[in-house]
Amino acid sequence: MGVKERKERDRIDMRQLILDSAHHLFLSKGFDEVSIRNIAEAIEYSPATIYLYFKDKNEIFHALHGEAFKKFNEYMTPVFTIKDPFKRLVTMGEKYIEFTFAHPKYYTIMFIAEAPMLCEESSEGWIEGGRALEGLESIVAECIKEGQLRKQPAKVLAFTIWSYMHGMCSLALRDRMKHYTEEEREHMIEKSFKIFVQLLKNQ
Amino acid sequence: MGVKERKERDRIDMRQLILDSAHHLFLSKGFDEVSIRNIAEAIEYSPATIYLYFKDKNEIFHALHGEAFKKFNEYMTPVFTIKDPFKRLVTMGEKYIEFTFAHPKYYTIMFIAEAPMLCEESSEGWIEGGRALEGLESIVAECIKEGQLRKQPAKVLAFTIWSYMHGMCSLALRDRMKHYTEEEREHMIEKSFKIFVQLLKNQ
Amino acid sequence: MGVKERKERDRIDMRQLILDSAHHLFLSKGFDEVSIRNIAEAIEYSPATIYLYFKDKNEIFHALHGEAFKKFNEYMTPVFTIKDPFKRLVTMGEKYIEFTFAHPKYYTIMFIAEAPMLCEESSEGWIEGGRALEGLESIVAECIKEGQLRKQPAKVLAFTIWSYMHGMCSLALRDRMKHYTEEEREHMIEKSFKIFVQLLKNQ
Amino acid sequence: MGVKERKERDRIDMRQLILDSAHHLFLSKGFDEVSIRNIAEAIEYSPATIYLYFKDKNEIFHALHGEAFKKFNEYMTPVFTIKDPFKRLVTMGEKYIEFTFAHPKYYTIMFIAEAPMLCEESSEGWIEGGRALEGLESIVAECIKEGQLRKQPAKVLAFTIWSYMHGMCSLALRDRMKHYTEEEREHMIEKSFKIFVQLLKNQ
DNA sequence: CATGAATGAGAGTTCATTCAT
DNA sequence: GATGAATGAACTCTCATTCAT
Repeated sequence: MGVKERKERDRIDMRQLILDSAHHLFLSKGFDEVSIRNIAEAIEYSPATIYLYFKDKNEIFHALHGEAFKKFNEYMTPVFTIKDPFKRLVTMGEKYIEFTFAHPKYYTIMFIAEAPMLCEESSEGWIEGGRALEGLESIVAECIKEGQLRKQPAKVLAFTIWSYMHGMCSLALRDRMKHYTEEEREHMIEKSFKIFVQLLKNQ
Repeated sequence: MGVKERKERDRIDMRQLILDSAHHLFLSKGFDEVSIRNIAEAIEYSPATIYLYFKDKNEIFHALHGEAFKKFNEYMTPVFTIKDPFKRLVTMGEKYIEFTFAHPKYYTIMFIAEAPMLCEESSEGWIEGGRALEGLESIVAECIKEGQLRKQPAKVLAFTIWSYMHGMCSLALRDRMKHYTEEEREHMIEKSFKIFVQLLKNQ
Repeated sequence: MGVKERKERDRIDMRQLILDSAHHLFLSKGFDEVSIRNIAEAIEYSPATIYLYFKDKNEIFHALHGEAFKKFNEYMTPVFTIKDPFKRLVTMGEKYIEFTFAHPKYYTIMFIAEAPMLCEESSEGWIEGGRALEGLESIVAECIKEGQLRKQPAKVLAFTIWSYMHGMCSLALRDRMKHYTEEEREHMIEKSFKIFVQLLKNQ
Repeated sequence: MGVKERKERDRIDMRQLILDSAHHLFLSKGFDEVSIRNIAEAIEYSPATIYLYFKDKNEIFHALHGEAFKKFNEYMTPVFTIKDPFKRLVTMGEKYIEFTFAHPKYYTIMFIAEAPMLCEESSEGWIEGGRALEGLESIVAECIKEGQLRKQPAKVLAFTIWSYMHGMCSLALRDRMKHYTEEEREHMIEKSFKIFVQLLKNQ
């Protein structure tokens, strides 16, 4: 039985090795530029070996997609212990930004990458993604209930907040902030975030 | 001199022909899926001919990038005749959404596409892009001056607004709204936009 | 000794399992399209296991070749009980056609498949094949002896008959009868067979 | 205009070079064993170059198929000048055998090779093939009309004759005559052919 | 000005086979 | 006896690009 378990562990390790390599390659290369061959070379295995662990290229991306959302949700977990709902909301925003820049390629695959391959709605990634969104919606609902946000449809407001967060983060990741001087850029995001929080609070 | 001018005109026509073809192909195919060969076939010239008008594939994208922003700015021009600055701001937002879904491929190249090729900061696209942003900033500044928006740094607020707009639009374009039912999705964007306008107004 | 025997029996069972799987796969797929992997998957063993029972892919084909001829000979056995030699000959022809379309993949491996692998003349298949041919030759000889066929070298006439039978069957199997309308095709073979029998009889 | 013509000639030459190489490779290798790479190597061009002259692998086979039938029909042309229809028929048979062994790989592609790719019924090959068959049918019909063959459906008899010819030739090509001693094999075909001609004549 | 011809590089994928366990 | 893991070699095909003409 020990043997079976070890083998299973080895298998998981290998899958992880491949995924890590793939993720690592995204950091330096673009998205479609990462090839099975690249991945294989990086881990010093033959291309054929990859296919022992993943059915095809898409499955690797699926796996990364799932992994990314899982990591994201883990990242957010501690936030939910915060009592005050508005504070929870704000902290979640801060964490969101933090995550984006700590794991830019995960973020990319989660929210930016074109998703032809990610069509199966039942995949792990989409489920975890749905969970994340529901988390946000519940916080917003609570804020409204407690009078910390004006009364309005929670779902729509949550989407509005998400849109803002995603817009800001993806503009930065996709290098669309060149119009600002380096100095401006430095603090633009945190300043904007403060303003957005004020927007929510002041109504 | 007449000859020189005609030649120059011909040259520009040909460039435009290529760009139109390239843009047209983006509409049906994805982004990296468009090849020089495709473009050449579509206009019934040889691939080699493309290289007489564009240094390489990147230059085509550069040109498209510039074209997209030009079209975007044209789209926005009428907005600037609106007297009331806040109304101008809101209308600009509506136009932004309109443009996004009228020209998704232009929008993609402007704000979403990975920008390894778009590095030269002096390109037409970036300049036109800068102009668009400055337009927004000036409107925001005017709103603040006229007391229609709370006093706060115009540049940061403009970025905040842009972030929201872009976030919403790009989530839709990149198919990240699957968590909503079709019914919800239908009106989510306009509802959210209304809420966001309220957010700005109510402070 | 009992153990040894059982082991030998097991071994034969396993070989048969593999062969059945391989044959079954031929039915749905083409010839070269059957891979060791396919076979292994079908019987839910690992590819490596196949190599414990067969030296290589060729050996599997050899075995199938033998099996096919064995089946063929079994198919023909009852024919030999027919008293009248000419009637025996005709029935054999009918059975030949029947076998061809009942077991097209067997027929293919017996008479059509390229035979680079089938070079060892001592293989089971060739021996069984030889037996089948001798059977035909003996019938022809008897027909001649009994005056039901004109006097002529039996071996050559047997080959002539086999050639006709094989030509007709293989043209059909290899889809070379497209020039005929579906309606014509339907009955072409039986009509031709009747004519051929008449050819033999009428001399 | 001369340039255009030369270019066109060059193009045809290159296509022919590729086809010759492909055909040549069939002589040594099997059928599916011939790869685009092989062909390219043989003519010392890059694999990509092949694709400038043929859409894909299938198109090469199509072309060979057409070429084979064209050659076949050319081979048969002189036969049709023979006055006596039965003599014409017999000579056609002799020529058929001659062609088979002069161009075994052409024969293979015409009548033996599996034809998944050769499905388009309007291809040059099938048309030329149809012509060949009609030629045979018309000769048979004439023989019947002139009383040199017994009265019977010409189409069916033609198919019967073709079947015999093809069966004999393909058994030889596919190496299924191993049961005969080398000595026997030597003359088997001509002896059989004589017998078959007698069969036809004697009715 | 335009292009036909050519190619090196590389894509994803599959295969028969080996070998340590 | 059985296999999981691994691989080298091969496949078809596409691409951006160059260059002589």
